[in-house]
Amino acid sequence: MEKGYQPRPVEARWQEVWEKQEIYRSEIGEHPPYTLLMPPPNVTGVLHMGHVLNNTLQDILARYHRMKGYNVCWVPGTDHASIATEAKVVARLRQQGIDKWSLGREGFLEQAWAWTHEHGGIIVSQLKRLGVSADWRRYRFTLDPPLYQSVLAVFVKLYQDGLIYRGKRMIHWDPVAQTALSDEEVIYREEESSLYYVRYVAEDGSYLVVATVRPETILADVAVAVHPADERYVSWIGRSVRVPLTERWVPVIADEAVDPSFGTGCLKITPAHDARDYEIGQRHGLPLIEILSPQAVLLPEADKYAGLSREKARWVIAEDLQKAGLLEKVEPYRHNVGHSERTDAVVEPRLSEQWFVRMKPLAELALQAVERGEVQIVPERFLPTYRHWLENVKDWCISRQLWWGHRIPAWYAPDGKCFVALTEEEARQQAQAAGYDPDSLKQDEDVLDTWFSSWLWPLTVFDFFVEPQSPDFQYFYPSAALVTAPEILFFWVARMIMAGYYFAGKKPFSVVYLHGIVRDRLRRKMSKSLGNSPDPIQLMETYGADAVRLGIIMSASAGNDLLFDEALCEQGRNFCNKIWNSFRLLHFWREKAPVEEPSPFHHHAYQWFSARLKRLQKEVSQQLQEYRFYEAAHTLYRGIWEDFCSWYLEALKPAPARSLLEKVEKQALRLLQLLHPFMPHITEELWHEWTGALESRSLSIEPLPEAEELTPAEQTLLQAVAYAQEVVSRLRSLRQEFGLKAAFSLAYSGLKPEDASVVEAWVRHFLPIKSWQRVESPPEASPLRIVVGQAAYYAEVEGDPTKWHSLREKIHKELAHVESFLQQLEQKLQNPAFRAKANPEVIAREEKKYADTQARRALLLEQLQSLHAL
RNA sequence: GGGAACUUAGCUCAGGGGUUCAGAGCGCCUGCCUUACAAGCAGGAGGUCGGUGGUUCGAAUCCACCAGUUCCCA
Repeated sequence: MEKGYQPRPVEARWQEVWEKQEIYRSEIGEHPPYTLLMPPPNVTGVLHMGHVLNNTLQDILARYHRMKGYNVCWVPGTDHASIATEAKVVARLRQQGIDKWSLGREGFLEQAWAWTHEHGGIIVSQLKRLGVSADWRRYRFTLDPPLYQSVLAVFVKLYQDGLIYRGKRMIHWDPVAQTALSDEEVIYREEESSLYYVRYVAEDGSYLVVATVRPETILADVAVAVHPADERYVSWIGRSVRVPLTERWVPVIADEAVDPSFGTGCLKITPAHDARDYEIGQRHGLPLIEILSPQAVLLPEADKYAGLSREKARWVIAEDLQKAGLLEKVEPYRHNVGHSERTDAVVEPRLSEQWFVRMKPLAELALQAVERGEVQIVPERFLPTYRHWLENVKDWCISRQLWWGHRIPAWYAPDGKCFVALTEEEARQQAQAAGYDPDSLKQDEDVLDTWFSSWLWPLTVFDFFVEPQSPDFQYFYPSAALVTAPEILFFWVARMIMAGYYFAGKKPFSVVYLHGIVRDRLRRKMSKSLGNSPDPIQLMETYGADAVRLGIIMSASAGNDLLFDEALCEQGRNFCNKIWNSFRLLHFWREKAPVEEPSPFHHHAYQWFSARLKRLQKEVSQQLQEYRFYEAAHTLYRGIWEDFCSWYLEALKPAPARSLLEKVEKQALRLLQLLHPFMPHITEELWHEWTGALESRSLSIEPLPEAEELTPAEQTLLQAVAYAQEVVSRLRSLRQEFGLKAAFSLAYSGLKPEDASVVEAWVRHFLPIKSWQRVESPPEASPLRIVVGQAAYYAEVEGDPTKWHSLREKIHKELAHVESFLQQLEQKLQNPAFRAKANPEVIAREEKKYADTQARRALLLEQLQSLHAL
């Protein structure tokens, strides 16, 4: 074996073997299924740290359950990311001087597919590099024909069920991508802006002052509104004012929606360019004046400002208002501005004809599922947010003015009559039946929101809509857990739950595990522009995939954002090396282990570690069951490093007898197995190295038996050894502090005989001890002693007197602690109320503590006295 | 503006009515190239558990308020 662990060749080899042998293929079988659905990354994307975290967590679940005997099916896939991909393709075409529109829909889609094929394999191969145990034969892409057809079928069904409708509504418009967005795709950010105080003058020269952040929309004003109860303006209601910079006169109206405390309490009403104004306009029967184009450029209706961008128009109009003496003042103003999630463009409220999903009835299903506990959200603290969103849900705008995606299966007659059907043929039949000329039909130009396909993912990966009774669906659905980030709780998770119940009548998954967002050390989100996002592939090349996996898990405590630091990968690499070297030691022993009977101490150590291993396994499985990945990794990390390497292997030095070694190796292999879900490559390598198993076998499908219960004797043993180890540590500390190189004699008092033999064994093994004996009272000769628990240990050596002072200090400190503890206990025990009200068990426990602590204090005092006597 | 979460060692976090629970990892300090590992070994220092008040026999732990941080939604 190499002196240091070399991850790269090992990882490459096993990844190839796993794939070639199809170790992770999943087929219907007798074992209970355990299904996971990979949240599909963007097909043309590349791996980032968020993917690493997300997929490592799923891989841990997959591998753990596979070993526990479940029939694990982890379905991988990618999604078409409509708006993001289209934006990229448009940008690439633009570089070549080609305009999307001149290419036409067909030509553009060809380009988009070319781009997809060019980049589509990258993220898949990167995920494989991470060592994920997905069943790649089940790989799905949201635009593959069966999935495409399913999305259309769902659209038609929901339309027929009255849950999809088309209507002219205020929507969020992305002027860069030139498409509508759903509410969820708008990101609000606080920005510095200005509040303009503008005069709206009446015929008699008196005027109202309106405060607005958008003077560029003044030309679309159709009214000024005040609150009906606002005494300042009651007399104005019903009068007319002139829209600044125009000759138009508009009414002053009263509406409850006006906030009298904002600005001057007067609100200008532009129903075509503001959602709230639109509602007010509807209520008062006001006209609509549209002055912004889809590109957010002012239209001819804006008169001399036509052709200006909305940003430019703001400045120009403000200036003109100033010149006209209509601008009273400008105040700095911070407010939230909506941006497009994908293009970051400032979102424009816009009135347009779009398709919507009626959410209320669906939201009810998703809410009930979680309230009833059928679907469990982990960690629970996300539940209030989930509930709040569903209780206040708005209809979902699903049409996008894009080409890359599922084209809406709706056809229009020349008069606008709409026919929704799965195929054009059906639409033509419908048209004909309704008395229309089938040849006059035109299909809707728009595609559906990407999430409108993603929300069906749990169903479409098993072809539910193609074959609702398919055996795969019956067997593998619902999946066990969905692992994702809280960012897409509404976008995706809630809607999948709706779809599962609505279409299949069953939940899509039992548990939603939400992990944090990967941030950098300074808590900043990872981003390309900041350059603070490490390339996971580079990290894996440097440290190894197992190291990166461990690194990211070790920084991810449940549900919290995680602060990623490359040092964590280094820690992972060091851990790999530690494990590797522990097996090197076993290897070394295998070659030279003596054939004799195991020594009593080795035998005792073996029994101790057997118990320790049982407990370790219990803890890890418990933690995984509760989705406490970080804790599980930590438990293993410490169990292997401290207990196995630092105590156990050291205890077995110089070498265990051959017969014992075989048993020790079995324990080591069990450790590998427990660690395998976290670090699959190194564990697979070492397992094969040790068992000599054929390549076609894999540690990942070795059954992991249930953790055995600890016997009372084992529990006692664990306690006794933990105590002995504490004594060893304390004696080591004493030795180091006083520079004791030579062996010394050790006496002790206050130990029960059965504990004494354990302590003696460990102390003798780990420290150079000349003799070990029990004494009734402290030996006069030596002031060097330690108190551990209720026992004292006396080292018979000549200590350096100059150091005694520090020892004294330490004891004082400890004594102070003990004293205050005692005082509290005393208070408690003397309190009649405590005696009357507290649990008898608690009282007994407190009394035992009191007695123990008193014994301890006596020993410390004694030690102090002997020090002072010197 | 509405909702939620968080605040425990220098950093990141566990713990969640009774001190053998004030803990872990990393970082830091000290001593070691001890025959698996310097990607290592051994040891050590560091916190009155955000503040105030309350409930209780008993509060880091429950409640209220305050302060700070963060996220989600409009």
